Amino acid sequence: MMDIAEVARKSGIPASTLRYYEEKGLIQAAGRRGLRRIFEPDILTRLSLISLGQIAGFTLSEIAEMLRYEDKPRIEHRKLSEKADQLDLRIKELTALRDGLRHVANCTAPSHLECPSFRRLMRTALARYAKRRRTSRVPGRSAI
Amino acid sequence: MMDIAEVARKSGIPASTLRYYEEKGLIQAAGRRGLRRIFEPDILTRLSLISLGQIAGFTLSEIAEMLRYEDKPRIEHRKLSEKADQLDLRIKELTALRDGLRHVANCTAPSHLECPSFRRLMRTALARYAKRRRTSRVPGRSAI
DNA sequence: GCTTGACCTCAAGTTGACTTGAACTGGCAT
DNA sequence: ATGCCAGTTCAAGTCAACTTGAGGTCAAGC
Repeated sequence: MMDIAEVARKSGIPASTLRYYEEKGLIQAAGRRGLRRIFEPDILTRLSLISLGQIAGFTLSEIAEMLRYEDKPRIEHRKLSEKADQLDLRIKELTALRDGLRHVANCTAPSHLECPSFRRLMRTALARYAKRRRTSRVPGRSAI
Repeated sequence: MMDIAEVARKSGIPASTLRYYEEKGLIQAAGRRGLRRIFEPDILTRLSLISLGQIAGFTLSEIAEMLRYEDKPRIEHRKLSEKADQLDLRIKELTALRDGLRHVANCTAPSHLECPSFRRLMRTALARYAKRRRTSRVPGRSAI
């Protein structure tokens, strides 16, 4: 059994965030000692899952749904596959972008605007961005 | 010469955003006809550059600095290289993550928590996340 | 028994990138 | 000359994921 400070220390997640996660239903304290929350050790596994979900690009509420306490905390395979596919697309985009940036960084053309490969990159960028916008881009979730 | 609606249509960027960009110093109208802004055609190139910068993960103020109207609108090569390196790292992370997700999606172990490769992925995730947090994670910029 | 200080609650603030709404203007077609 | 309506301004709202601050509680050490 751990108090919030110990969980914070072991997980690297601030106590304020842990309280926030509890409020959002992402985690639960095993109980209270007076006012103070006490946590079981397996909270750390759950926090790992949450971090993993975040890195994978799920929102906290998606994660909360996946990790509901009521049902089995089983993760839906279809959703994971879907997210893997999205990641794959994103990786391809980022790879193209990285190559483009490197090219521009080393390109000695008088102006990038005249460099054909830069122009191509730019066109792609704009197209992608416009599309993303049309498909209702989630605010607060940036490109990188 | 185009009015704001035409720029919006051609660029895919809403008029409200264009006004916002102007307020932030990212773009300038060539002039006004009455109250109405009029834009030169090369605004579209500039908007492409802005979109490109956003996709690369620069903030609007970083982009504004890179595209200042006063100096030559030349982009600093060092910054681009830096960003390309960051992208490279990010790509490697996402690739690992994608593979992990795919594995879990297809893994038939009774619980992912017992799957060694999943546990390894989780450990990595938590470590990365904790580190990101320590190095003062920028709010509003998510992982994906 | 009293202080200390880690924990608590709840409301409000932060960040970046926009969007929305109300109230206003003015060029162009009738 | 008049009225439409796309354009304007400016303040305020939105979103996600937290953080911060003020004021309160209580277990443990002296």
